Amino acid sequence: MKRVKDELTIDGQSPRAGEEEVSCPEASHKGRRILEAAMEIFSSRPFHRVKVEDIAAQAGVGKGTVYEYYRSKEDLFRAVFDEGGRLYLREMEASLNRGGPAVEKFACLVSTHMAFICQNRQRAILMAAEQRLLAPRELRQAFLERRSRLLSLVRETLDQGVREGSFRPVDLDFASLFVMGGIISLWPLALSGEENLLHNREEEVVTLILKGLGS
Amino acid sequence: MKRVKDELTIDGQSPRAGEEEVSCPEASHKGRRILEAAMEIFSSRPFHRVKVEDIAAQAGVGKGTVYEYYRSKEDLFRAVFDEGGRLYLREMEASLNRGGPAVEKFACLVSTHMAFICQNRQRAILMAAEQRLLAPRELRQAFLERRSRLLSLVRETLDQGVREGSFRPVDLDFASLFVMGGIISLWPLALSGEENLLHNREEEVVTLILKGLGS
Amino acid sequence: MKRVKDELTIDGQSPRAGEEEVSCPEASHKGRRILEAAMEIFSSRPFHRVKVEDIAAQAGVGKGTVYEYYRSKEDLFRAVFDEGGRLYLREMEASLNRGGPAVEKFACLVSTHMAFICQNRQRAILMAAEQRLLAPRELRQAFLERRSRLLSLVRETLDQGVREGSFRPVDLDFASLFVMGGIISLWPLALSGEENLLHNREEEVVTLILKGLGS
Amino acid sequence: MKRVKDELTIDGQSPRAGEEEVSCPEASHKGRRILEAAMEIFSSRPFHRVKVEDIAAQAGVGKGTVYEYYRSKEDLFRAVFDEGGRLYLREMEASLNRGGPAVEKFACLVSTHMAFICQNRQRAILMAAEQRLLAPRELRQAFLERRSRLLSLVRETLDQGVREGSFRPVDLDFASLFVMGGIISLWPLALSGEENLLHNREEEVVTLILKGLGS
DNA sequence: TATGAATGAGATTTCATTCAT
DNA sequence: GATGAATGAAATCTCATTCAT
Repeated sequence: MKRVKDELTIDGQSPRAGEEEVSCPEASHKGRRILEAAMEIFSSRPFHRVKVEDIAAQAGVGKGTVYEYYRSKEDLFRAVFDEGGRLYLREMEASLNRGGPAVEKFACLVSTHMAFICQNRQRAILMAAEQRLLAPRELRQAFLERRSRLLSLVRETLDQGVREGSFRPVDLDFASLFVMGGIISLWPLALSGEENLLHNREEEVVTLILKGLGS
Repeated sequence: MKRVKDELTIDGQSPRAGEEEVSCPEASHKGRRILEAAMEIFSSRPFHRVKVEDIAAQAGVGKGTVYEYYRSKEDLFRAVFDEGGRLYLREMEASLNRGGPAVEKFACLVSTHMAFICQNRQRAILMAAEQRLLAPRELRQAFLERRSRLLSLVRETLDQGVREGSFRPVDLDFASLFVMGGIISLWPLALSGEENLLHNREEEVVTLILKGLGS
Repeated sequence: MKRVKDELTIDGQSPRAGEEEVSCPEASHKGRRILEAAMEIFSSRPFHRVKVEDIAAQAGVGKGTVYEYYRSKEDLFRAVFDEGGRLYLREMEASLNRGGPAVEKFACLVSTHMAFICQNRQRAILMAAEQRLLAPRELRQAFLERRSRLLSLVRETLDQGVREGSFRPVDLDFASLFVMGGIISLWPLALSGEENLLHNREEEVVTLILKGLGS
Repeated sequence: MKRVKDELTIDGQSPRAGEEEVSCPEASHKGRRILEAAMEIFSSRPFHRVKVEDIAAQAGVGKGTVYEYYRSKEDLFRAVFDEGGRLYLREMEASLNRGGPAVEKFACLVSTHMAFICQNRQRAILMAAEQRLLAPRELRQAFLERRSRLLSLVRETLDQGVREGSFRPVDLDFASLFVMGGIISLWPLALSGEENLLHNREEEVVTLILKGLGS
């Protein structure tokens, strides 16, 4: 059995780090190649039109090899989704954990979000469109946990902004939800081919968030 | 057989009688029952885990009957999706087409959106999660057309607001996109079980949209 | 769903008896046809060399149809095996349940056994060779129950014979086991192509059982 | 790796040292270990549920190693079966080839048979249940040859007994078949968990064979 | 028109076998 | 020789769709 551990090693930060990365850049690991192929294929058409065979072909491996690394087609899908979630959360957390005033943090958050969408277009499409498959308990769980971690970071930053006097004293729970939603809402733009509208618009987004539409 | 399931009213949605009967002459007939059953089933699990048989059973008809009304499973799915889109657009348009100042229109838009999400929870879940299946040309087309119709309504209202002096002079293309995105962003809340947060919060949303977070 | 009830109706004695048998001799029922095809195919080669497709072809139905009637390939196998067991037990019980002295009963038992083997050659081959597949609880259970029912019938008959004075006072438990074993031992003859040796030898078998080899 | 499993002695069978080493020079080597592992695994579940990997694991060798010693899975199965047959025949022949009166020989034959069943329980189960796989020409041939060698030994002993006046003048062909069958019939007892009934019952079996049931 | 038994293409998955190391 | 990752042919099984009733 060479199936990867059930909780996919937090990509890149492998246990005995370095070692493997050195001699084999991640692309040469079969499991990695399969994961990447899966991301491409799954983002190109809906789940039920994807054949495991397609993924295997894209990864340049045999059909059976996919099953050496992932228990099932759904399993593989979840691994792709899950990795995307982890990547996204990692970057978003980093942009809020830096010091500085809340306003700057938010600007950074928006930039990070937009950069992620633009640089991981396929992943973004995939994640937006197929959340449904996550039903099975643990992974759905992982998804919700990530979501709530992000949410509380936003909440804390809002709180900080209020204390700093740069934000109005709003209902923290609701506003953090709304802001996060507002930011995430840019996500579907990536789907509809209008992502070019996002380039260099971070400032405008921040302004809209801070000042609103009103004159 | 033909055991007519009378208690089929869907997702708590109060009948708001009349209205629907107009656009759907076959209401309470087989085709309608199938459509409604499809909506329930499709919103309960991902496309590939739904069997046509399940929908037929839920509708209380034979499997073959489904094919009397819809060419294929995907066809049926698109019909559900499409109907949702039409309903949504109709209500959103109505809320903007009423006269009055832009600010009021927006407040109304937000209310309408929230009401739709709350009253058509299953439909909302479905529409948010499974846009991918719309690929086939004409219906994807219909979807994009509806989207762009809505977008230009928002744009016009923004323009009106700027002319009325109640909105800052923003980039209309971008701001309309952002506002629509912001509103639509409340959609996923319905998915994650936090829709209770939406009740009676329209005003807050409008304030956030108009004034932003800044103090 | 048209899958036959889990506990196969004790073949022939169907609930609303007669009715179906009249208009459709059992061979015209799909489920029946599949069962018979399965018997032929399973008796021709070992389980793992049988394709469900072969059985479907032999039955003149589509591959999917087999699965309409039987949950799996193993399930189908068990149904065949089980039916054989029931048929065999029914005939053996009948031959012992008739009245008369024990000696005659035994003669009849041997005849019945031999006739069954000769007339159900394929079934006999099948049942002798593939008992292993019965592992799953309930059916293994059914098998053991049938076996023990037969065993106690034999035991009773032995007891009767001892009481009638025609048998030596033997250890009933052991002797019944041995006699049943001795009779069943003729079974493998059907496998090795020597079943012709069985014709018209009932008397000799009975003599050997009663008198043994000794002079 | 190559973790040598020392406690591999099979099914309670006391080593009876030396003897086996003679005919199996590779004893305690890879080939031998694989053969023994195969016997254990094959006797635990039907052929089609056994994976070559399972056998390799049980033998403590790699999957590929199995193919260094045996051409295929079926080949390995046949080797197990064949070895069982050879062992059995060797012991049965030995018990008849000793001198002495026919009656004694028979007593010995029964004892030997019972001992074999009890001491090689797994092998016995295997051999009884899976004869079907022997189809391929040569080994089926080997099986039939062994069977017929045993049969003629029995036949000769019967003949001897008749000549010595201790047996009735029976049809030698049929009676030898029946007796051999009778003896072999005790085999299935090992399968059904009633093998404890066999302990110390050789004499009773011989009596039943010689005197029959009759008073 | 309505049905659901029947179908078989095609999906997922398994596993005997190979072969580079 | 020994290994086990990789393979893909072939198996089981599913289910959208058809069509005779």
